[in-house]
Amino acid sequence: MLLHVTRNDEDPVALDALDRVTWALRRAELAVLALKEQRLRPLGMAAAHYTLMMSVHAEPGLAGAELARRLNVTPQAIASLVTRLEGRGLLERREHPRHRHVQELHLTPAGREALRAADAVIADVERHVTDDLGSDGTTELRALLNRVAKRAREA
Amino acid sequence: MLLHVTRNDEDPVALDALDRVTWALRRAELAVLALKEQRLRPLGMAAAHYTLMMSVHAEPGLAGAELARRLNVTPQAIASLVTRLEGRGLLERREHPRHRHVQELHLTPAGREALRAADAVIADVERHVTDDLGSDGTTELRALLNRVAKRAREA
DNA sequence: TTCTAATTATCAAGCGTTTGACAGTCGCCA
DNA sequence: TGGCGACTGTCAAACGCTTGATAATTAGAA
Repeated sequence: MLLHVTRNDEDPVALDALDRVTWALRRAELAVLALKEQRLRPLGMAAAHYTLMMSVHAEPGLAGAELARRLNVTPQAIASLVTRLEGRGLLERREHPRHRHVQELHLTPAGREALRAADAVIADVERHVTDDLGSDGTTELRALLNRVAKRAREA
Repeated sequence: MLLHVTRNDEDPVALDALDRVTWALRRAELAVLALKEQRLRPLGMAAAHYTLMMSVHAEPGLAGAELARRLNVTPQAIASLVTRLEGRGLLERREHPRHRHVQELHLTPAGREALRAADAVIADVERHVTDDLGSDGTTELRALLNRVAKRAREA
């Protein structure tokens, strides 16, 4: 009986759940992502396109499967995006020199130009946010976020 | 001619794009979300379910449309989740006292119990992350994230 | 060499979400 | 009292991603 009482002892779920850091993290990411999508829309580009192209730009010749791992999505999702971007002439698939079955991903000149325009928008969003934080706050925030990511990944 | 040169002047897209704060924000959120999903899976609950139920718990009687706005999704997405959770007996729709067409959302006792179990998991993840940051780092991070969210939302 | 294991890419099906459109309901104001 | 506007909830279709399964190709071991 005593056990039953303690069990049902009006133990409401903590309401401070929305004060948690991971909740604030979600809210911030959602807000930033929404802003990026909004600013990218006039360029006819989605945030996912920008992310993919920037990744390919940083590491030319990347394979689809490897790219999928880095972006935390499935290879099919990558293939879908690549097919679309290839259709627009922004991206191209080349045959891997050693592995004939593998295809390297490269940006076309048009793709580089589109990426440049998109990156200007993203850089502007970044500036808008960091302006409010100041130089110290920005570096502090980046360091804290990196620690969070590392900690969560090695859990 | 000079203009043309400056235009094509090998102006590669900045490679420090992955050093940006908003990039670190994305990585951190992705890692934390993945960890939450992984820990929540054994309970048969997705992160979206937890988020919805916690929102309803914090503000009982919330309408679907209002909930959709807070979570940055469409009303249909909410309706889909609600229907499922209602089918499991965790959530119930009640008729709004004044607006007959509107339906209030409330947790059932079973829903409260499921939420309690899920929240224990989430709180554990939160603890795992904040342990590494320390008390000061945690409050600092939360403050910075809230400023970022506010800044991005009022852009 | 031959065979196994690992990796890549792709196809088909299912699920969840968004987009677009529509009907029901209430508040407000002429 | 009647009508306009805003909001809520729902249906249908399209889109994007995931899951599951299969074929192609290469590296390494027996």
